[in-house]
Amino acid sequence: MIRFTDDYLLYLLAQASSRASAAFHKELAADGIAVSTWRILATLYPDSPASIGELAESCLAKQPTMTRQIDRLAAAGLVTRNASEEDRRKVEVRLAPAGRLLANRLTSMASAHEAELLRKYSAAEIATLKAALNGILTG
Amino acid sequence: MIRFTDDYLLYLLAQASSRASAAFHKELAADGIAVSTWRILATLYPDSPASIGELAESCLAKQPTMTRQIDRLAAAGLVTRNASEEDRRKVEVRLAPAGRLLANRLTSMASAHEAELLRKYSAAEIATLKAALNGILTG
DNA sequence: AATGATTGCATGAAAATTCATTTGATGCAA
DNA sequence: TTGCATCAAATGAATTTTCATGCAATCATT
Repeated sequence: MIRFTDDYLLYLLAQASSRASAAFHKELAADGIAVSTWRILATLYPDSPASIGELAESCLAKQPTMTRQIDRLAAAGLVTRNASEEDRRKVEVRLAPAGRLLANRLTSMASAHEAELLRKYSAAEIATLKAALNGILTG
Repeated sequence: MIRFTDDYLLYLLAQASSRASAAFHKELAADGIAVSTWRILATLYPDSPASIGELAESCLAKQPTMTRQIDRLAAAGLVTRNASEEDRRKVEVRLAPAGRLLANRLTSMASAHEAELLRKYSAAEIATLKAALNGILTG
């Protein structure tokens, strides 16, 4: 049966992204960690502060969603939130020690999972894929 | 500033997927069409019935979410929902005439958007990208 | 065919996300 | 400076999604 989506690149991209992440997301769930939490920690790790807006874009969420997620992570002691020096409209979010510790563990797991996923491909294939994806991002 | 995500393939994939779709999703929003609605119609178009579970997987949603989305689309007259002949646990969802008409228009828009997006790439590059993504899906 | 396990979908309650709007800080032009 | 537009984040209300669970149909084993 012919489906429109069979040959639609954006569908392919979304499916590939979802399925490639599925196994790791399951590991996170087993650890009681939400995907949104993982994305925030990964964005800030190892020591890159970011504003609410930057985090929202990096984590594929809307700004009000991110405000509330940071509420939760700050309450849990995983991140700190301070007014930016240069522009006091902005909030500077950073990893707190507990957050950095957790992020360190999760990024190790993520790297292991990524290595496993990529084992089937040659370095050249991976480079080609990354270049193409980067082209989409910058193009 | 070094970020973990800078060299993490799954992050790259998720970002590429999101950004590549952003422009088209904006067109949908201007038309008052939810992305979830679009995904369902695209999956069923032109004439491929699917079960609730199949739709959930195809549209990257959980099963209870899909049940409720189909509730809405059926109420809006865009799809029909009937018990499957072969297995009466399953629900067979099909495009209703109004849904097929809408899907026809939206898939045209999607194809135009895709063509625009791919104009910068050679056929060989596109083939390589699709092959890599398909490799992720099947591998 | 009867029993027990599994599968597919529906649903109530809870949680997360988003929209629309507000508040406060900056930048800019007159 | 004053006034006005813009920008970043917060927030109330509404929507959407999800979890946990229930129910009915099917399958597998005997």
